[in-house]
Amino acid sequence: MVLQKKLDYGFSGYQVPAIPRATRSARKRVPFRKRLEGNQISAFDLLATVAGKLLLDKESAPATNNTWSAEDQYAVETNTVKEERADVNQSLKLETLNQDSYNAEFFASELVPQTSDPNYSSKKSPSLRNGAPIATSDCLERFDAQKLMNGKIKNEMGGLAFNVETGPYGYVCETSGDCIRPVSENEVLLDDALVLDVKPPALVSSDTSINARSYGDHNPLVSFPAKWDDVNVVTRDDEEKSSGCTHPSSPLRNPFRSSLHIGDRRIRKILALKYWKVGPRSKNVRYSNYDENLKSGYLSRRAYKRLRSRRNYPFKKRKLFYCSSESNSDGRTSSEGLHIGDRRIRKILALKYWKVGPRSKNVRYSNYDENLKSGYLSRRAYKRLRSRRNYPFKKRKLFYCSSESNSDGRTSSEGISDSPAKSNNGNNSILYSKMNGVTGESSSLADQHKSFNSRDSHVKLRIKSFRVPELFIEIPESATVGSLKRTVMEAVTEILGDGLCVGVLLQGKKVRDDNKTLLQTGISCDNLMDALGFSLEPNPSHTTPLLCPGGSPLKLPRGSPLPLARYPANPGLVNQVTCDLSPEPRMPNRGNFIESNNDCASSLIDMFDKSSTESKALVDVPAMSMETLAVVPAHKKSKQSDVAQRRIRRPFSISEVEALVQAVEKLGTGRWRDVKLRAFDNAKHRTYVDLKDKWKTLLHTARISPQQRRGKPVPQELLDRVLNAHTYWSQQQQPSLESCLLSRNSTMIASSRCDVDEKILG
DNA sequence: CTTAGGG
DNA sequence: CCCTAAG
Repeated sequence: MVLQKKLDYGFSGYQVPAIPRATRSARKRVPFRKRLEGNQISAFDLLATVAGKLLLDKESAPATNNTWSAEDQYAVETNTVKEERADVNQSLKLETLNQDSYNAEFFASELVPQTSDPNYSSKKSPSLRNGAPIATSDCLERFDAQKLMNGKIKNEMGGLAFNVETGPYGYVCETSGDCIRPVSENEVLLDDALVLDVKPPALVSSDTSINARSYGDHNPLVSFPAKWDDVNVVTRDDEEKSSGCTHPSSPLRNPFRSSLHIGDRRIRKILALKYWKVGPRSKNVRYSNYDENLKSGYLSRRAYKRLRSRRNYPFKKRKLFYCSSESNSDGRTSSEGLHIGDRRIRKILALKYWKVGPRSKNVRYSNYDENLKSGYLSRRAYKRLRSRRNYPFKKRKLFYCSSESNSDGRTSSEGISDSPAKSNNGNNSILYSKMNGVTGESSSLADQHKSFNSRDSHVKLRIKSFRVPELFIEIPESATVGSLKRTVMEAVTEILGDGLCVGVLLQGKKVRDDNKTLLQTGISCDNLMDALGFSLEPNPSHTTPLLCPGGSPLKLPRGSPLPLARYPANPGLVNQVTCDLSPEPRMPNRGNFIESNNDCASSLIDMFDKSSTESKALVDVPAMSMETLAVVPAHKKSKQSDVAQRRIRRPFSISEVEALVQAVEKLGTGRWRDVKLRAFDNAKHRTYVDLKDKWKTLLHTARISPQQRRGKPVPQELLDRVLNAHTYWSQQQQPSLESCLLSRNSTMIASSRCDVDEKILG
């Protein structure tokens, strides 16, 4: 209840890799839906608005009890945990499809694909009746539970994976086949691209009271007039054809319902049509991805190899950050009165921005290690698998990397939904007002471009899902799966709340002037080749300090946004996404991808350097540091051309340099793995290749004149040591080999090395 | 996987 | 920092 009242968000799912479910990365793309109470809208809603996605929660407002019963416990212990027990989901309510008329109605309405025939779903989808899909979901869930139990819930993100269940999205109507089938969230998410049609400002100016100022101020409590028309969710032609779907916006003008039933057939139909469009290929996408990617040119073999070669980059390993030591283990046993707000206090949560590349490098990286960690794949097994060309694991990896390629126009699952059970508080009229976020912003621009022909100058944006910054969660091992889910839910909810605002980037440059028109900014139909980017940034106006253990519980006014941003709001650090700027979504778009903002990077670096204390060079990831998130290119057909995103540049700090120098002095050049292990074992973002490269640059720096040096000056003393060590080891190596060969006396070398060590270390 | 080296 | 050849 509390969750529902206070948070009131719905998430359709995380994007997660398809391999071992329980190892899915916590980094995810979240096509999110959200509904609000009251006539309040957060900056995040603007985000959603910009995305053009009216993300209405169509869930049936599950009774989210925050208590943990013995029954729950038993369910978990026996691995029979059911989704309906958790707060986070309603997906397995399908289980009651046959018995529970409400749910049956609900889901049936979602699933009716192209006909209003009430029996349609049962006719077309006997599986829904016989419970086969249910079993599927259930099995999956059990699998998760099993893994969680087996994995013993370590304090390592890598060993755990979270997923927000897809809820009613668990089924998909294939527009082509007219059949209903269960679908994994992967499929759904792969296909969640949005196609937006943003009308020019002039058209909407008269109808909105929102202006860019509100938006620019990141005011989370902006009220928007509801005007659905301003932003239309559009479908592509092919989809429209296949589905026979008319413009979806009109039937949805009044989605609020006080009844638990979604009675309106039109709405049902639309929901079904809009939600469950899945391309013909998505059914098999899991298995055929590699081949298809190759075939379709999304991923060349070379690119694939390149991806593979990155496994060794360790920055995927994330250090858990504990911002509180208080356990919430008691949360599961406490009885009814436990509020989310209370748990939030106890919740240990750090939010950290994750660098997410266009090809989801992190996911790519993490598969291997996470599999290892969680015991799904031994190193040896992995090697064995890798050696096989056709092993699906590779495909899967590819699959993740190129997930966008699968959304090349076949599907578009908009999150339009009803929120029947929530309408009792009567504030749901806000739902549509989200749409005005965009129009509101544009409205202020309208004055400047009244001459716009609204019809023809629409800019159609297609935004793949936004990525959600990485979350860090600490939870005691004794916590239950259910509480874990809730914790994750809260974390996600937090970060998706008004702790974020939206930034717009064009060709890599932040568009700061909110008053410019799209045309002035360069976002126009004539400028289709340019990549437009959206970014999620911490909302500066919502910088709330970290909750400390023992801190006073937060009391939230009912209906008000949650206090968010448990992370330091660093305006420069953004979570970026790009979207197509193209009237034809299929149009190849090789626009420039937005590099990570330099200012963002530098601020991160500053933070980083400050936090790396001492000369130990064991630079842990700063607890609260955030990383720039990468741009997600939405250019569907240029996948093969754009490579994985570059890692963020992280200049070596002096202490790191010193540690490096010291280690090289000790170990010599050419033993970078040892150097890494010795001095940078805890610096996950420093690979031995990085160290080698740094040594290279250090050497170069030492050789050039101080005037030519750039960047943060390295102490001359260190540079001297670099030179000395280098000259020594370069002399040492060849003569050593020679002497080895000549004298056949390896002990001599060893002793000489010892001498060297002593000499160098002084 | 590591190392070395070019980019 | 990326990429790749080579071992």
